[in-house]
Amino acid sequence: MIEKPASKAQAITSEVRRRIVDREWRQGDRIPDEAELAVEFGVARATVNKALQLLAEEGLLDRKRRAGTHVTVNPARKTTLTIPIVREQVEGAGMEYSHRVVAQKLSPLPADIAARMALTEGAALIHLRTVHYGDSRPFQVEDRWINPEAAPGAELIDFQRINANEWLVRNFPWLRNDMAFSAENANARDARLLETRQGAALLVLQRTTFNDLGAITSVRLAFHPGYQMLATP
Amino acid sequence: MIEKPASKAQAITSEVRRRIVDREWRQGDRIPDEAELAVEFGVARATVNKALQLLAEEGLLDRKRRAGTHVTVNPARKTTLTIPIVREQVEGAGMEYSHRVVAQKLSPLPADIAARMALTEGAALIHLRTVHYGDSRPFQVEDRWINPEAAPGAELIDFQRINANEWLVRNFPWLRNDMAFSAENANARDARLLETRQGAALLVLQRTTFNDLGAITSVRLAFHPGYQMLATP
DNA sequence: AGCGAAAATAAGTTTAGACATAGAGATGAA
DNA sequence: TTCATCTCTATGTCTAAACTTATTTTCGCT
Repeated sequence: MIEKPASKAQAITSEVRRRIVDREWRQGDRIPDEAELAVEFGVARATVNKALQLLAEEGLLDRKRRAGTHVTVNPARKTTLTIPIVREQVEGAGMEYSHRVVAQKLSPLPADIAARMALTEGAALIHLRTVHYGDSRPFQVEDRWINPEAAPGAELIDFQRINANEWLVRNFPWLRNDMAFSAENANARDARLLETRQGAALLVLQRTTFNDLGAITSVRLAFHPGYQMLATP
Repeated sequence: MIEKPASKAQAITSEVRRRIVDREWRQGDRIPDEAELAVEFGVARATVNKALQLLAEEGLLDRKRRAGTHVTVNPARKTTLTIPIVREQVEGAGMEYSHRVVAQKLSPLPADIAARMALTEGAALIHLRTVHYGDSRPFQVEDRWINPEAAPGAELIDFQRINANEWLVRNFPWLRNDMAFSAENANARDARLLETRQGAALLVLQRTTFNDLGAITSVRLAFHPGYQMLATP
């Protein structure tokens, strides 16, 4: 069953990828230039350009003006990770979603979070601690700081009723975000909220988002033990 | 200091992004169609198309034929993760890279890895265990299975001399890869190889790559405790 | 040989115009 | 009403041609 190429550009991407995978074009080789390929495939140069740019973004090709297009020697591969909305993630797994706000109050910003958000230590931010459940089993604990300067109106929201992430994402699109994955041993609070043992290895996602007014929010998401985050192929 | 837009399409992407972030165009709103924007910005429609496609890939816009372009309501945001070559990562941090192959032999494939690689349990694959060091401190332990069917020649390589990942990446470009992040408590072997305590939380990256001959390799990379994987902004 | 200026080249971008196609909305039959 | 069909529109894609720009190569001068 051969899948039909969605477009000429797609077909060319596939064919070029095939030539690389089948080692007709080896790592480091210079491949024919756009004009030649356009003739070979019987399309306009712009179409070849689009196809090759795709592969360059993927990291399979290196392109430089005048120097031509080369097959990347040491492809440091890129993958796109989709950070799903918790609710959609839980419901997508066929479970019923619910969440519980453990704490919501104005608190002075601790130094480490302040650094991440590029704000001054001790500033008054909204501090939220939430547990997200799938079928009443803890799925994720969320520890979030919200900057009311960049997200006006946040003081007035009852996040027990509206999921903080969804409210923010709907009302304050961001320009830039920092993100880091790490593994942490569950501390006493994590363990209690996730109903697991202290010391269990947790996948932790730390994320800070910014708009033109500065940092909007910084959040630490700790997933239940055994959770796997899959990269979209 | 205003940064100059690299191209007209870039400039349009920025401007549209600004309008979304500044909430001139709200979540769910339908934005003017390509033809109108082309007139507004004084460019060809193809240029607007390119700009909006970029934002659609980013997840900020939803585009449908006939229905027009809408600002995404619940943007499930995407980030690109660059999986670096260990050596480059270590050297990029200003440390000296070295690696040690702890074991290299043909072994029968265990069931869990067989499932990941879509191969039959018990098949004879090359099994490698390697520790990667930065300035002689353990950086990462690698547990790898290589399929000689998809990567012919692998049986003959001495991976003490050549880093397995680099050899594979240079010689067997892949078509598809599965990738998953998780957190695991260090087992006895992890602890010994990483020179840490048993039970320490480790960030684990599990990756399997395929070419047209099937699975090339499946690898479990366990990073030293405290390691953070950053998403490129 | 060494160096700097000039020429050449391959990719990058844009344009106007054309046709394709998904899919929302209108229309009409049952 | 409900369902199937038609129509129309906004996006998707492609083309040929032109111009731009980074970089390499060449060439001429010292």
